[in-house]
Amino acid sequence: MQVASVIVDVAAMQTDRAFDYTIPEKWTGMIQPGMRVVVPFGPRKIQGFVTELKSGSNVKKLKSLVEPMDLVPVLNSELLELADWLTETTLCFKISAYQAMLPAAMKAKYEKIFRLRGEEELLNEEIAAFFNKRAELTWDEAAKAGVLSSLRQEIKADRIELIYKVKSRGQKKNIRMIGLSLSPEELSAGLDSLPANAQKQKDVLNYLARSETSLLSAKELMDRAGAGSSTLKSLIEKGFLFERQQEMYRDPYEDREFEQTQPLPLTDQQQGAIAPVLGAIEENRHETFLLYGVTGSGKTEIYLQSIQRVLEKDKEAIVLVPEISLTPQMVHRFKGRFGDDVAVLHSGLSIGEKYDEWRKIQRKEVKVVVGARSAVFAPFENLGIIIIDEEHETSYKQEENPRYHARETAIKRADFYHCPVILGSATPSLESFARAQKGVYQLLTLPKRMNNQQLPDVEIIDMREELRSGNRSMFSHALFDKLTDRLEKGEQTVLFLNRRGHSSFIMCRDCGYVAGCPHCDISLTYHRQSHRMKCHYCGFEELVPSKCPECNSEHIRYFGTGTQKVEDELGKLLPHAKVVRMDVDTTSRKGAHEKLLRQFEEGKADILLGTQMIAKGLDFPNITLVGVLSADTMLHIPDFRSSEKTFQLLTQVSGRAGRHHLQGEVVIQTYTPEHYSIQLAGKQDYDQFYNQEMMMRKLGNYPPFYYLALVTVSHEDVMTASGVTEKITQYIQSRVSNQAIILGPVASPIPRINDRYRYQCLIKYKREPKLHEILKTVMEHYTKQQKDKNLQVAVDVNPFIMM
DNA sequence: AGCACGCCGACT
DNA sequence: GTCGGCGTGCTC
Repeated sequence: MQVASVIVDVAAMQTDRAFDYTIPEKWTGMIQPGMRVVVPFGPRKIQGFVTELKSGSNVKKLKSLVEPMDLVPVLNSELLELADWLTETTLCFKISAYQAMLPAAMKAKYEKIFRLRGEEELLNEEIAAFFNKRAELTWDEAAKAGVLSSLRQEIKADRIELIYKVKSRGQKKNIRMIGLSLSPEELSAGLDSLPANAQKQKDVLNYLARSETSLLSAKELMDRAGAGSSTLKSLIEKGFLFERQQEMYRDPYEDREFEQTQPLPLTDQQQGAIAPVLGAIEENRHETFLLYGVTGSGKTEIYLQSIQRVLEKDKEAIVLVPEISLTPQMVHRFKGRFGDDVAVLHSGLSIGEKYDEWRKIQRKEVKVVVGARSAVFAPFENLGIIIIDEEHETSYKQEENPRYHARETAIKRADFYHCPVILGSATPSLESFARAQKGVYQLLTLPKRMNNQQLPDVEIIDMREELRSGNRSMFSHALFDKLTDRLEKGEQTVLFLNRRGHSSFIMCRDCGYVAGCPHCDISLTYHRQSHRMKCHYCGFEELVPSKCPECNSEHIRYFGTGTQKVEDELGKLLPHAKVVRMDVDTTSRKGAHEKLLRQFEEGKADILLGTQMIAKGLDFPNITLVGVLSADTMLHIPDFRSSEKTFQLLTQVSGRAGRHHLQGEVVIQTYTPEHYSIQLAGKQDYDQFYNQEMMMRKLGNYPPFYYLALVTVSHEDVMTASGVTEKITQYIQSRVSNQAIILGPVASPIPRINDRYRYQCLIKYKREPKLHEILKTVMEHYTKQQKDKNLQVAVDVNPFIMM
């Protein structure tokens, strides 16, 4: 008797283990590890993943699995193993790991249906009327009508049964194909048999007779032969044509042409950098390279040519980019070089589109994947290289379970396939650079820009001085002068501001009252479109008060500046300048991002104003000025990485200027010009910044000198939250070595979200082999004896967001 | 997680 | 006496 071990689709501590099922005879040999199956679980039916086949089980009474959901495994043995590793390192449930590795379309949907068993005359009248001659009724319908309890009785009396259905979320898309079912000889007879007035039908037959393809889509046929669907229908009824459903891919780049590009000759410095990578590819050797190249130094060409070599060896490549919809230029470069061999996976695609791209990978119809974080799980089986562009980006860390980091995951996979990883950045994360210094990664450097173009001149403006000299606007004199100068010359400017919306918060000028969220300890954000105050954490919103709720004063002031406000201001100051604004609000619609960029590229705008998303990948020759309106916004968030983030962002943004023939200039406005991350970003001196920041990290016992683990406890009651955190802290304290540093219990940086109080405990450690086990025990303890359902305990190993 | 089972208070 | 509230414990 064959038995399948199954991980069921229930994300809970108690069900986070394999359950055994017998395999019905008709499925033996067909069911394999890595397949999704439908299994009975308690009274219901749910989805599960087969992890192992066995010849028996320790469990006495086994149920048998219902049916497979796949013809071939969706997870191969490597990915199953990777899931084990993810589970261990991030302390997540196995099912969460599996789900993270697959497109959302494969997540199960459940449906409950009441079905009549026999004759409905036996039912009570109310129910009979409700079924109204139908044999089935959904649970939701019944719940809405409030007949659940009567239905329960009918179930007890065996007159109705409750059926649990498991469905996949995404569907394959089918297309209707039409073909000619007549041979050439039969055709003329067929044409003659048609009535004289059936001209359209004749047109269709004639078109198909002349056409070279024997099968084409109904839509295309109708277009080309100028016929309607009724024409086709009658021809099919007459047996002249046949129709067939054919599976098709939704192609998000369908109507886009990609110009074929050829490898560019490499400069000496590129040559030097790529050689070790090619060596590793040649020798099938796993090695991690940190490609540290200043902005505009030609990293992408190195990626492209490394991939080229990998493809020549008939292997596959994964390219991770921070968020691809944000860099359409990147997609262009890969599709341009590798054409149809490229699949693209990013958050802008629909569930169905992602599913289709995933299937192309699984069926080996593509060899290169370009995508955001989750593309690291692309189901290739012969990987030749993994490339992570902008490796310092924090979006590579997933902030929900499984809390994995794409960089570590990539290295793990590459190790399995004995292939290299390239981490590319102009401003490497301290962790990576430190590893390169230690020789864990091999450092490759591109210190010069292509064509030896100078890095832009950077001017740092002290906005306190501006204020003192009476300039209360958001533009310093220097920036404004340069801006008008570029407008006159017809050159383009990029203005960067790290905050969307209008103003960040409102304050009463008389009493200092700041509008805060009643459910969270955070100030509300003003949104001009709706003229409302919104909480970005719990969704609370209210109208902007006209009077101060505390002191009744009418002197309400809007503080902070968002992109919207800057746009308004530009309209007033430079009414002739054409401005393109790019932030989450203007790019949420599909394709909007590309459209705005194209406008700017084609010179239809003078100024590109935007948030973070314009910091990366923009490469337009006519940009000669970059203005950073407020460099400090990131600096003051309570996070040990705030200096690093500030430095990286400023350097990236500055890199947008003067990438081609025109020399670029950068103006950075700040209230803290003396801060080293701003000073050194101004000088574009990464090495100096690295040294300085490493010193700070060493002093603060932060990464890369220490690893971190963060335990966050939340509860409606402050005392419970702090009390539990206290206990957890003590427990951990007593079990780790005295090398570990434990901070806590303390209130989280945001002490309350959604009426729940939040406390945390931060563990800094160098080597604690038992720590994962300890943390697991903590989680188990507080989820099992869940007397208090409201208590939440979350663990983040290597946290990036400390809130 | 969901669902059943089981034990207590408020109704036809 | 029954309906339904939610505390408890299990799911191969």
